[in-house]
Amino acid sequence: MDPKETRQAKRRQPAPAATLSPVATLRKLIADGRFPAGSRIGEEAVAQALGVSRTPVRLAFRTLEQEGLLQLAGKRGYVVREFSQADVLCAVEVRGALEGLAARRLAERGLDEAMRAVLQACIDEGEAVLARGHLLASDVESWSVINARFHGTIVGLAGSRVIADAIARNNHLPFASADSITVQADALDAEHQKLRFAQLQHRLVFEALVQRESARVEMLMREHALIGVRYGGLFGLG
Amino acid sequence: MDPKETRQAKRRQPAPAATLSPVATLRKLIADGRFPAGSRIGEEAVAQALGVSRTPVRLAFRTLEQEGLLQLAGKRGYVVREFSQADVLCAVEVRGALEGLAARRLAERGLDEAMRAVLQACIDEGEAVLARGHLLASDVESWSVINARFHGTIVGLAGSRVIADAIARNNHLPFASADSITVQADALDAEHQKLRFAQLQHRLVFEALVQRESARVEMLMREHALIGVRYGGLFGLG
DNA sequence: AACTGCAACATTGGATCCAATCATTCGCGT
DNA sequence: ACGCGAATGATTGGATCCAATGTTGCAGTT
Repeated sequence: MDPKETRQAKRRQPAPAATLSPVATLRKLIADGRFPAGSRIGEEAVAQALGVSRTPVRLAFRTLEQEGLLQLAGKRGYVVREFSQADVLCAVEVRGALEGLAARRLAERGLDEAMRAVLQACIDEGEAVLARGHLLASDVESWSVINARFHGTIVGLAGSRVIADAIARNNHLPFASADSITVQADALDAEHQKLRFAQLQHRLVFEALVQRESARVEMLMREHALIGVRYGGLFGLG
Repeated sequence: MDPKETRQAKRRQPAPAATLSPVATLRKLIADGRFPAGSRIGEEAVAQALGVSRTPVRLAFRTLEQEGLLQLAGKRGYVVREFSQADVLCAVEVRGALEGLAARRLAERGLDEAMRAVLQACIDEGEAVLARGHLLASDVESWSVINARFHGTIVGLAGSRVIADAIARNNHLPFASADSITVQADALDAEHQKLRFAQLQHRLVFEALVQRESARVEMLMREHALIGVRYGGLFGLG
């Protein structure tokens, strides 16, 4: 047998759907509990799970270490970082602080007509989703997309890659991003109340931006970040 | 010749002093302008510069990409990120926002005797350095170390790895960390005035922490972050 | 029975090789 | 002469191999 054929034969099979980046795939596997928090995570095990060799896994580990999902344990590889309830709250507060900073900068620079239109569209679409008076599961998804666009637009319009990157890095923590409102599917009524409140906060933020009330919009944004972690009791949630 | 010997012979020479991590070395090379901002940076070139193979360089690129020093250009490798004056200011504002958050949390939790002692030591040592009435170059270095300890202590005592990590990531931008006060060696007198003001701000922060004035300490901390970038004109600097 | 030293093993880090892809350039046709 | 296409070169991404190091298990001794 030719050595080259041997080499070919030893090639790994391509994974069924290898279209996703190893980093994203591994993030998903961790989020799904396939690699539980607090446990060691080995290169070979992940490589087999992803159907690739160790090299891309090591690169992915580097990225995930920087993102904070993995932390290196001595010289003996990585462990999956575990997050307490307090960590979740801190990550949300960090997001509030950074998005507040972005909103303040935007207010100080002022919004032109196009900027106002984009944000107004987010608010109108959000209003439309919530207008029925009750929620469907698909409505929650729709509102989440609109919400993400509202937040992302403000951060983008603030015009600072440094701030945007800092927010993006914080959002890599799965529970920290603005679109993780942790919906409980069995309490759509309470969720509806919460989203109505969020929608109201969006309106206030928008008006403060337009009026260039920079200090106020910063505080509104910081408070708004907390809606997912501190407002539950008001609406009969967890 | 034995194939193994051939392989051995082709081994790269170990770099003169390879004790430093590739990431740190590359960071330093970039900071020194060895790889200028805005230019493409190739794996092979860096590998030769560091005296290692491409594999650790690729790992280092991953880390530096997450840190924001490199950004990938299309699918064709990385370019060294360039930072404008506005970026520097934003990075400092981000640090102020995050350190302010940390200080507020610490104030709300309260300081025990040991915590107060550590911070008091920083202030006393800082006072000692500045007491002479004029600065030596070595004094600037000493004060920088004390300053870093003061800031690091507050962040550490805030007790949140999420916040500490966010600050650490932001500080990876070379000009953003608290100890980059950008001293101009030819204006030691003006620097002395600035450091005296910084020292005063440290005292105010400390007192506010002890008094558990959380909102005040947050604002003091945010303002204090700006001393390196916005206070220059007050003391006849840049 | 507990402790220590050694050996086998497991796992990570680094180097090299191969494949794929993008850019450039050369050649050919109009 | 100019434009388009193919070939070639450069560069990154992935896979495999080798070295180094830490861990674990076993045996022997006190």
